[in-house]
Amino acid sequence: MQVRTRFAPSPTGFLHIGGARTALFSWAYAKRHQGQFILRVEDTDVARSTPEAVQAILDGMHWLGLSYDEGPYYQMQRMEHYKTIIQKMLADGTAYLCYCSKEELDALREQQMQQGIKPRYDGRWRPEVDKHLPMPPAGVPPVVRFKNPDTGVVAWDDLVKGRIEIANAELDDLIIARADGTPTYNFCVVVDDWDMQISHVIRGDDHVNNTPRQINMLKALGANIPQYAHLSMILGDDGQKLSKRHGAVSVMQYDEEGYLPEAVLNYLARLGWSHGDEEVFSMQQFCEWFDLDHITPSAAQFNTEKLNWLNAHYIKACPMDKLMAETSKRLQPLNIYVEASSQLAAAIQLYRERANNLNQLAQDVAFFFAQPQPNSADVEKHITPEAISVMTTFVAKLSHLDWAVEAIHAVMNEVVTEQQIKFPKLAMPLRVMLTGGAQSPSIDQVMYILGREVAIQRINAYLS
RNA sequence: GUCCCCAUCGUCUAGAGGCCUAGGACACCUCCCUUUCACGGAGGCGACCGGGGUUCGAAUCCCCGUGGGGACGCCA
Repeated sequence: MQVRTRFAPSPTGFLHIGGARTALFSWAYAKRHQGQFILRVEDTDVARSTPEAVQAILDGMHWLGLSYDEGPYYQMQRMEHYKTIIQKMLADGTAYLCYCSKEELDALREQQMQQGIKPRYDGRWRPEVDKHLPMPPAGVPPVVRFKNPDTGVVAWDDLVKGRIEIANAELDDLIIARADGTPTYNFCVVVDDWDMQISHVIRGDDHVNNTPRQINMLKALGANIPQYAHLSMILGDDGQKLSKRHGAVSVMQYDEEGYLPEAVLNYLARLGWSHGDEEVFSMQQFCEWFDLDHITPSAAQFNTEKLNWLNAHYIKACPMDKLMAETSKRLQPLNIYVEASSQLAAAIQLYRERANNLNQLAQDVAFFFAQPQPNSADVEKHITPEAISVMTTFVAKLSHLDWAVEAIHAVMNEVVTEQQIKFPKLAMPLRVMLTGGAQSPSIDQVMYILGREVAIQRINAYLS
């Protein structure tokens, strides 16, 4: 059987981390089985869908590298097709017109809630044999409802959660077309999954409750029933549900915040899915391993610390060209404009080991290209009168030095021996003068990359 | 309220009845390395929600609690 999966976001906001994982899993499942991955934009909510959101989703997918084999399809462009099918259902009796007003329905819901029963449409316009229907009120445009079976159960074997059974008595006759004639979500999904021959529906588990209705409609249409896999939700770092108001951010924000897409992808892959003890793996490896059997049915809490760790790993592994481009881009907000160069490469090489974030990496190497703002506490602690004296001796030896790391290191040792001091007594003030702070990689290497002119100049600034 | 789902270290997870004295990873702690900060290396702390069954044997199967979550729209 041909595997065809789809990612079907509604363009009412950016692509967030939960959607990204759903997309990733759907994508990987298709890849794993040499199938097709389809992107479908569910934009039937005209009031809330925006072109900006469509673009944001496309951008997010692109940044993550989740390419699709078909699409993007837009449901709004398929209107006529939906309407045709609704007419057909009206004709064959699997759907009917309902003239209830919103007010009527609200009242019904409220009454049912008070009685402690599940709020649902009571079927007052549902045609039955020997049932006398009220006269359609004049001037009220009807909605179309699906005539859901009222007995028996709907069941499916969820590929993540196992068998789920729902009594049809729990379901009501959902609206498939609004009073203005536009079809609604549950209906469009069914038609599209059918038309697009989706074999596996992988989606968030907030759709579990829609599944029985969709299966019933699929059956009414004589369509094949796809397999379903419902992914549990991702909670925020604080264990709270992610929402627009709380914690949910665009995947693009991870770019802005200095994360490599490889890290985000790898992190997401391990959030709710596992392959034994494997933690770090490429997307190619992921696509070979990915299966639905090893998806956790319970909700997962997002952990930024672990993402940071993965990001550090991918920064270490990142090709220098890309790292230079990323760093130089992230240096610009600091008003530092540098092209790719051997100096930039050397600086990055020194700092990439200790960075877990691209923005941090840029900040770390910034002092190579612009005068650093000295940390006053470090200055006070390390730039002592004794240190000034040591540095005066040291800087004098720099002008004629063969400018190489080994030579610099040798001259440092020389000064340390002559002055009968411990190495840090030289290294620390030097570090502060050169970098502005007390933390850096080996200061001989830093000084080498900084260059003789700049090094001498920065030291002298403290000696005058 | 009704229906549905979920439950292993702080977090992500391994675990398909004996391989479990419950494994790995992040974080945390200690030590080593050391020129400061990191990287790295070696250790350590740390969990099967509770109660009943089933079984020779349960983290694993069943039931009941408890706790969490989701859904109940002319939203998707």
